[in-house]
Amino acid sequence: MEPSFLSELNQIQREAVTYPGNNLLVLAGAGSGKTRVLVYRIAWLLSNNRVNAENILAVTFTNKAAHEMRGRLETMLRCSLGSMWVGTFHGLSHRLLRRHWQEAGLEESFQIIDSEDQLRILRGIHRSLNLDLERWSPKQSQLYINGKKEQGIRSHGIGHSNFMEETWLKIYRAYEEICSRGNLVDFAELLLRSHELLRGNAALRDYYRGHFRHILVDEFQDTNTMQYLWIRELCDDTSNLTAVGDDDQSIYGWRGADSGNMKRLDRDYQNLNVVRLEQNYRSTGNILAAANAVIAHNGSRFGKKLWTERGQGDPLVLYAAFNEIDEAKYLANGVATMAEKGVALSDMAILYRSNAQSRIIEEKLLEWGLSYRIYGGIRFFERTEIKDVLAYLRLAINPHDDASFERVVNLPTRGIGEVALASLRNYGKTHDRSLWQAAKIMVETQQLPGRAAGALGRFLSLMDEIAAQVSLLDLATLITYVINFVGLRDHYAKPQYAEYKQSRLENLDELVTAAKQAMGSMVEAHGSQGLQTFLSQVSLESGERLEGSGESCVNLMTLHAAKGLEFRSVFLCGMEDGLFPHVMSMRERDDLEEERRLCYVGMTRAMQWLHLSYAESRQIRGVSSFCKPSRFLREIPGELLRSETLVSKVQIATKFEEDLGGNANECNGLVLGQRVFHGAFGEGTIVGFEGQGEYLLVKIKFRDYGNKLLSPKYANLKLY
DNA sequence: GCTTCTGTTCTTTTT
DNA sequence: GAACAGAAGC
Repeated sequence: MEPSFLSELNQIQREAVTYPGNNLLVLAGAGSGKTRVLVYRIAWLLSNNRVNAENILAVTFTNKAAHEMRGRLETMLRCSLGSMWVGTFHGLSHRLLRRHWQEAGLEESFQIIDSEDQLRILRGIHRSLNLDLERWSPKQSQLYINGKKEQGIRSHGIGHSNFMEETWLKIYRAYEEICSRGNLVDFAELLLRSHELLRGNAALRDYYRGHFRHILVDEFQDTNTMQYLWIRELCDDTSNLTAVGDDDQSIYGWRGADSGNMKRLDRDYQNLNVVRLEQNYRSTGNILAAANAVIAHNGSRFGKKLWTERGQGDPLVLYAAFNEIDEAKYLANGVATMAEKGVALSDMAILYRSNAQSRIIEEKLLEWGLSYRIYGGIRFFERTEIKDVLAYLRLAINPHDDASFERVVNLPTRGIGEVALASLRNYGKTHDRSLWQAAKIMVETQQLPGRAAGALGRFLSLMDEIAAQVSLLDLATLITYVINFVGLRDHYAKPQYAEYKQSRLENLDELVTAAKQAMGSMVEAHGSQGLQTFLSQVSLESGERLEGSGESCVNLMTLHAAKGLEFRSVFLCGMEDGLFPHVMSMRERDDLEEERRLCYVGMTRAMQWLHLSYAESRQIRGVSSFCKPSRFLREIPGELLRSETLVSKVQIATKFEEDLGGNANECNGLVLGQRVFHGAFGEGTIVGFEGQGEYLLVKIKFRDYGNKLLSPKYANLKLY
């Protein structure tokens, strides 16, 4: 008997969901029900006992996607799927390594470090190798090391090639050493190490291959080389692989993702069946036609054309703003107009290429009294004060963690300065010891000046005391204890941190709350086991990006952050060559194509209305410059676009001035809407003002020369 | 050890 | 324009 939920799918979706063969690639266009197919396929596999939940492995890229998938399945099937492996590549790798730490050559208490910790370690290495900061940046080394790891290459696997590489290799080796001594595992290492574990251990590999009968991967176009190999290790020709992805939405090439992995599947897996989902359920015909037209300019695509049964809908709206301020006003006006039409704020999104664009938009939304929320920014567990506490905890269960040692040894200040630290580092380096060991030895053998030795000694016994408490207290109590015992609360309450005091102290309390919550799902909340679990969880999921405000808000985010989301109304702004496509990506064809895919992603977020805008001049990094409309705009067929006209610009300007109290549409005797004559540009109309006082600029729409921003001091305008 | 000055850089970001 | 890092100054 067929499960009833199959009737909710279209013919092709159903074909993908019930495909009986063993290797399947679903090429799913934007809005074609990609996640739905994945979830339904798992549900189908589980129904009629085709497969047991524990024999399924489902891989996603973000924790959010993993949670959503599990949640949707549990709702659909009305049962708990605790035994099913659903998670991110990193989360699943971590699970494997915790289970098989010994075989993987790790210690049981290994810790996960995030990119910031990694960078700190690298900064230390650069310092100790006396590298010229101008030439060698720790950031670069980080890219190098992670790049190598993502290709599965260890330092000993690299032959000496050139001078540059020679130095990087030295850094890579030093880094590996610090990580292995400190028992630290970075994000790339999680994947690499678990891959090596499986590859080097046939018994283990065969066990997992036999265990995971079905492997399903979401967003396959975002996999990098290591992730591909990781899957390949778990999934040979006798397993069943389902990969879902869209090569047109591959926008993470710059961090190693290779949509070529989709083509590689075709070579590596026999009888790969390719199913294309092209019916779009999200957008109107006009929006799809425009998006299709843009993406058609890319070469080397799998090829896919979205269609819809929905009507054409409204045309796309294009607004040529005078500058970024005018654009922001247009956006605020557009949002307000939509809201008057009855569209909820939360159904609208303003998308931009880079975060720097958001500031001016926020400003105008604020002026117009429109509430908004921004996706992105620092997450809870990435905050300084939180990471400080976590470093104490990490050091308590893993004293050889040099990164954490350096972070907290003098925080709050306890008289352990740069000089004392340098001798510790030096001792550690020459005797191959961790900073903790170096400190112990140097204090005992009195190799340090008295004051420093005393301070260090006190720090060491402080840490010993914390370590002793770990087994006595439960997680939340332990954290409270640490915060107070080491003096972090007093530290952040100091007058020099007055600016952050409130939020920092609140965050410390919030950390305790988070610990209490985590304890709810723990078998044992006391001791190092519970702490271990908490620390790993925190590194792998660094917490919510935004507060769940109950109020309806406009969504502001970068194009990258918008992937996977949809909104009734989308404003895609900053459509200028140099900004989007970004200058950095305009040279290479591959980079430009990725930008175009980003444009495609942005456009296909819109369900009903899509507004595009660009500014004729824009301040970037403090300097104003003229801009050309984005080449992507030219790739949209003209008949799909409607240009917003000057009339509305005046209205916008007027509305804005009215909001300020009505007196701002007159400046220095110049009035909004007034006709003027300029010696060079001829006749024009005043459409707005920027700045004030001696910096006042008048925005004039000239009959023959378009928009100009002029200073009335120098422009010598004649009124008439 | 802490504050202030100066110079430098500047897409996109998850784990 | 602003955020951050390192150097200089107190």
